[in-house]
Amino acid sequence: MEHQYEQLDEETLFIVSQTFKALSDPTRIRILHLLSSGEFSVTEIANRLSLLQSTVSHQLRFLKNLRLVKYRREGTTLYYSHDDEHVLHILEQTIRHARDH
Amino acid sequence: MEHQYEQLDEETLFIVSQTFKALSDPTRIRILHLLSSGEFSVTEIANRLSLLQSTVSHQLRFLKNLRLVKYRREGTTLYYSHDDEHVLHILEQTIRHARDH
DNA sequence: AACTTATATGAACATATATTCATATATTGA
DNA sequence: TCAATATATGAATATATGTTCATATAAGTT
Repeated sequence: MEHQYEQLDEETLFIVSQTFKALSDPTRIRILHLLSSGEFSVTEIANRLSLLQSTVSHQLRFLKNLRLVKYRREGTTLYYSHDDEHVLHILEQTIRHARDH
Repeated sequence: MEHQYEQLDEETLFIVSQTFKALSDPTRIRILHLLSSGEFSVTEIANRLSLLQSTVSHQLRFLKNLRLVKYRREGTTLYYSHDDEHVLHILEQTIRHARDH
């Protein structure tokens, strides 16, 4: 499956690298993978993954900035869910690929 | 496209994060993207991308360790090419996705 | 208003990473 | 063997990043 080589402009390069950077950290991968199965509050995520609330909150902010997750509020609780089907698809694809080894 | 949540084991998590880490750096992205169009020597890559030979060599070693690239020798020249269709596919897919913005 | 629960934030720290410079290694040809 | 060319390597440096701790903010309840 060859194709035409096309120079990468600065902006595309930035977006692409940022996207993959989001997926390059084990903690963020675990969070995104969990969110692929539904929505969870910050505390739930922390408990399920055995992480500090602060760690989860920091990483969720990171993912939120890249619009990979979103949240809805219910009282004091924020329920996070994924917000980028494409990126999630790539992640799950790669997880399956990695497991075949 | 929902699916069953399945805990990620340590090894899978490591492979997945390493794979995405490879794709998270602008220089490596540019190298891989160039290699998606054919094979090039280290010097050619450096010239085309305006990088130091040393930088390219370091990054190629990184990519080689993850088996994302391979090379063949011709005299003193090493011609590098990509060696992972799946990862390259993901990269090109994400580049196209990023350009739609 | 005071208290509780949930989440966010900022500083500090340790660690990881990319690039550069200088130099080493390897292959070819004279 | 010596020179030339291509590539690899290691140390040094600057920067980026992830986690932790302490604390702040925000919403709900009494």
